[in-house]
Amino acid sequence: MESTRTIEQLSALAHAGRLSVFRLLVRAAPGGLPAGDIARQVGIPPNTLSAQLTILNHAGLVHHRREGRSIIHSADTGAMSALILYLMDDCCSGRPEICGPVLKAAHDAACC
Amino acid sequence: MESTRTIEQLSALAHAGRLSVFRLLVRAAPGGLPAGDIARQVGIPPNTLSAQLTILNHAGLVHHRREGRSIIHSADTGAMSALILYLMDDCCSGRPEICGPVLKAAHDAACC
DNA sequence: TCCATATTTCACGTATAATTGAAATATGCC
DNA sequence: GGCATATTTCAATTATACGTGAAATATGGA
Repeated sequence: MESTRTIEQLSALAHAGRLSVFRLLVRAAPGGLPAGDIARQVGIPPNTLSAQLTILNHAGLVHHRREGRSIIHSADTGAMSALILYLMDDCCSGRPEICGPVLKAAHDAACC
Repeated sequence: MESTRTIEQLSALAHAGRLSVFRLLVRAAPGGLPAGDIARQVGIPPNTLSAQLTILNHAGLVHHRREGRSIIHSADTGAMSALILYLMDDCCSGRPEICGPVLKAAHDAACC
């Protein structure tokens, strides 16, 4: 049970700016976006954004690669699945009243 | 999209002590546990625990009621479902590669 | 009423996180 | 090489979170 990583990920997402950035990157998955575009779309100064991306990256939720002059940041969708699954497993251990409604709602939604 | 509450909840869970407390209370749901028992089981001093329970309570993840001399704290399983569902909905919008694996793993597990 | 138990609240010190101007680094193009 | 663009790193400040001793509150029982 590596809860350190989980806490790091929850903590990374528990910030209005970073959650916006992450949501944007999920929508842009799997390609990702250059830092400048993210900064412009979310409305954060470049150096502030850089610090926030470092935190998301260190938590394993975002990766980056250089492409020409830009650095492209992209969401790690697998890490996000794993985080959600950890929360569900954690909560489901003997407690189906939590994950039951989640599965039901997910089925009703068109997403899967 | 009430992201303030979501951030508050993620933030409340993004702390080793509080996550332990919450997990304990989920296992003890729906009855809950008196503060003293929680403090003993998690190994936190009573006043520190009280502060952490206040944070979980303010985030809507834990409720409490008085019962005799004790105050019984209990996890709000519905709030936890809603949080997980928000994360999935948020991520699933156009991105089934996140919620797909979650649903699959949840089905394979015995929990639901 | 007085006391013991259960828990919280307060006040304060310390630690960690967030933000940002300025400087540094990396790349591509001329 | 020299310059513009894209982004990060550094250094310093400010804000927020954390933990805890001591005091306060609430309850039940003698």
